Amino acid sequence: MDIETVLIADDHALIRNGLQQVIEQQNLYNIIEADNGKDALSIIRDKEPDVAILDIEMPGMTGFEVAKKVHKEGININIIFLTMFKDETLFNKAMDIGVKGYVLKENTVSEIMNCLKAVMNGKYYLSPAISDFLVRRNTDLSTGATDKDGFNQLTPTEKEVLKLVSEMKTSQEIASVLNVSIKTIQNHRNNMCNKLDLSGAHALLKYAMEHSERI
Amino acid sequence: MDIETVLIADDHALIRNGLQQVIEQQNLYNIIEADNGKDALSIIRDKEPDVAILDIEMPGMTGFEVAKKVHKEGININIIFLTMFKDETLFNKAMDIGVKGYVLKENTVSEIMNCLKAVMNGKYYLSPAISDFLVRRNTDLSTGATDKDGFNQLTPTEKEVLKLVSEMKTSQEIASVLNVSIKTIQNHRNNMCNKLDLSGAHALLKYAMEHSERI
DNA sequence: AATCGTGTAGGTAACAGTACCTAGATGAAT
DNA sequence: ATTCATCTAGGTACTGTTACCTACACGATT
Repeated sequence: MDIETVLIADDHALIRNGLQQVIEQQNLYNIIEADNGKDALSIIRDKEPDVAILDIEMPGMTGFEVAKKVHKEGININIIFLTMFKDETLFNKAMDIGVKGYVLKENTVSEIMNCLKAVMNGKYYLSPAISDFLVRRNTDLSTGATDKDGFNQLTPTEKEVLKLVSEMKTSQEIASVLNVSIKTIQNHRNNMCNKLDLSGAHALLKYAMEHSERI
Repeated sequence: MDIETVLIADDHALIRNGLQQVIEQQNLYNIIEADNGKDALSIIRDKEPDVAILDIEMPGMTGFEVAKKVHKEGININIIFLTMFKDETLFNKAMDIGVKGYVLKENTVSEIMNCLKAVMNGKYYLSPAISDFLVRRNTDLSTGATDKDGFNQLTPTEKEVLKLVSEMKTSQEIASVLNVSIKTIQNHRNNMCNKLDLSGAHALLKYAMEHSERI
């Protein structure tokens, strides 16, 4: 049997290092690393590894975008998503583009090895935390309870604005940083207030600072 | 020389594993791990490790909260923050509570070892990516020159108002709490801005939150 | 082809905070 | 007793945020 090649793409050296150590112990895999989405895509095109472990949250090109392009180009590769967040929408989209594994970074290392082995054997592997989460979401939806976590309703741009709000920047300052009109920022703020069901003078700022670790 | 003890607190097993591997290679350190903030705090209180590497983003009790408690209790320990985000406000607060190292997860593993060694030798170590924050902070302090002095210039009533300001209360709300006119509160805010040499939209609120532990 | 989500931008009104004034009451210190 | 700091309160102008709108462009989905 040939030695399989695994691509590890993550912008955090610590994660790459941890994964590499664990996978190499098996002496079953050849490892390539990438610290951003663009390099990962190039490597997948050129070297055609058997498996790609992609971090979703990478600057520039996300792991999700890489997977989408790979899927469109019809490249035959098993993709495992590695992510910090339990995002249902993202998970569903991942399934749509043929992602085989979906593991949360909070999971144990052995679970990631299990995922790798399962995917190598042509199976799907999902973090138990994901399935729990999905079940919970589904029951929430069936009981009619609406989104408890409005934070996930925010669009990427809105999160970007929220981050700058949490740094106490004024709308004018944020507009300058992002090179858009102050009206655009004011609209983003207002839309976020509606999504998060906030009202009052500095409710959004308060929310932004209370959730700053997630932004 | 004794073998130093290092606590690694991170909710992601992958990160803990990666760090542990790298640090153990040196054969210089004894390692304890924790996967949440509460356990980390207990371990720091009971086993008094020499260094604690704390992930800021942990569920339940964040690394930041752990550090704040440790600082308040006067426990003698070197703290290194490990975080994903370049947040200036958080960084400034970290410096205020005596954190010795501040490393981004996007940095290389060797840099984390450099940080550990530097902190062991009583030095500070900051990720190059956040050094510009430090520069800004120093210039702020040198040009401001009234940071600590200005705070002591505040009268008791002003401090009381500042405390309520730091809780994001509006002038109207503060006026209601203290049973005075909103104009009085507005004057207090304005007088404080003058004493502290603050200007701008939310300068006082920013100041109040950054110094909330002193109020 | 039509729809939808998203980002963009503008208008208007109301409310909150900042900036800079004046000024009376009170109590402590010289 | 007079000065002084402090707390109190009001006026006015300006800036910033919230709360409503409308509207267009663009890409993705259907």
